[in-house]
Amino acid sequence: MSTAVKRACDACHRRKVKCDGVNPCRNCSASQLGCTYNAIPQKKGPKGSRAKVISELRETQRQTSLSAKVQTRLNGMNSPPSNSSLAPTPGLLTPETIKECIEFFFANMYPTMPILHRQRLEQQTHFLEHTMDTYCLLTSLSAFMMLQPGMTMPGSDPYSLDSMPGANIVSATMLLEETLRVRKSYDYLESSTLNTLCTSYFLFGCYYGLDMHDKAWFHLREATTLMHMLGMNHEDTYSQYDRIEASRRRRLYWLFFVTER
DNA sequence: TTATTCGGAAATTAAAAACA
DNA sequence: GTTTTTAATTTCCGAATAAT
Repeated sequence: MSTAVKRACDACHRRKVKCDGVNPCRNCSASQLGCTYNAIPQKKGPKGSRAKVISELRETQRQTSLSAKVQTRLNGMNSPPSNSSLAPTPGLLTPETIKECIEFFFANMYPTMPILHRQRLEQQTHFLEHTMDTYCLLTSLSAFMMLQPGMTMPGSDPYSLDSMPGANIVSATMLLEETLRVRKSYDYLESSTLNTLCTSYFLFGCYYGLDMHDKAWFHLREATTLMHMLGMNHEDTYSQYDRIEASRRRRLYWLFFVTER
C-alpha cells in the first residue's frame, strides 16, 4: 500500500497515474516527457456558508414538496400531475389569481411598463379559454407578478402557503411552464399580436427574476425580432390601429428598446 | 501481449459549525 | 480556544480500451 505523493507532476496528474514526486519523476522519464510541476493547486474545502451542494439539495427537495402542495392548492385536487397535451391546464389559472395579478400589475408595475390597457385586458379575460394568445398573456403576467416582491399568493389559504418562502417561486415557475407549453399550440410567430409581444416581455421578466439570464435574453430578442417583422420600427405601421392599441404598441416598442440597451 | 486512458473511490485539505 | 463536520480538490487504482 504505497502512500500518496504530496504532489503529482503535471503529466501524471493529467494521466491519472501514480507519481513519485521527484523531478523528473519515474513516469516522465520512462515516457520521455518533460517533468514539470507548474499547475497551481486549487484551494480545498468548503466555500461560502456551509458550501452549496447540500443546501441546493435541501432547496430542491423543499421546492418539490412545495410544488406538490401548490399544485393541489391551485387546481383543487383533481388535476393530472403531468399534462402532455398542449391545452391549458384546467384550474391552474384561477379567476382569483388573474384578478389579483392584474390588480398588482396596475398598482405596482404599470408606471414602469405601461404596455397593457386595463379595461381591454379585463375584457379579454372572459375569453381566455378560447384564445390561447390571451391565455398565454395572462399566465405569463401572473407568473411575472408572482415573482415580484410584495406579491402574495392569491386566494385564502388554509395551509398558509403564502407565508412559506418559495411558494411564489414555485407557482411562478408552474405558470411560466404553462405559458411555454400552451404557446406551442399555436403559431404566434405567424400571427403576432400585442399580447404575443407582452407575453414575451413577461417571459423575459420571469427568467430574469429567476436569474436565468440566457433564457431571459432569448425571449427579449425573440420579441425584438417579432417587432421588426411587424414593422414596429416604422411609424406609419401604427396608423392601422386605433389610438389605444397604437399607443400601447409604441410604448412596448420603446420598452423593449430601452430594456435591450 | 503491453501501453494508455479515464471513471471514480479514497485520501487530503481547509472552511464552517459545534462545542467547551 | 479546540474539535467535529462538511465539502472541494487531489491522487491514483484498476477496468476498459487501444496499440503493438
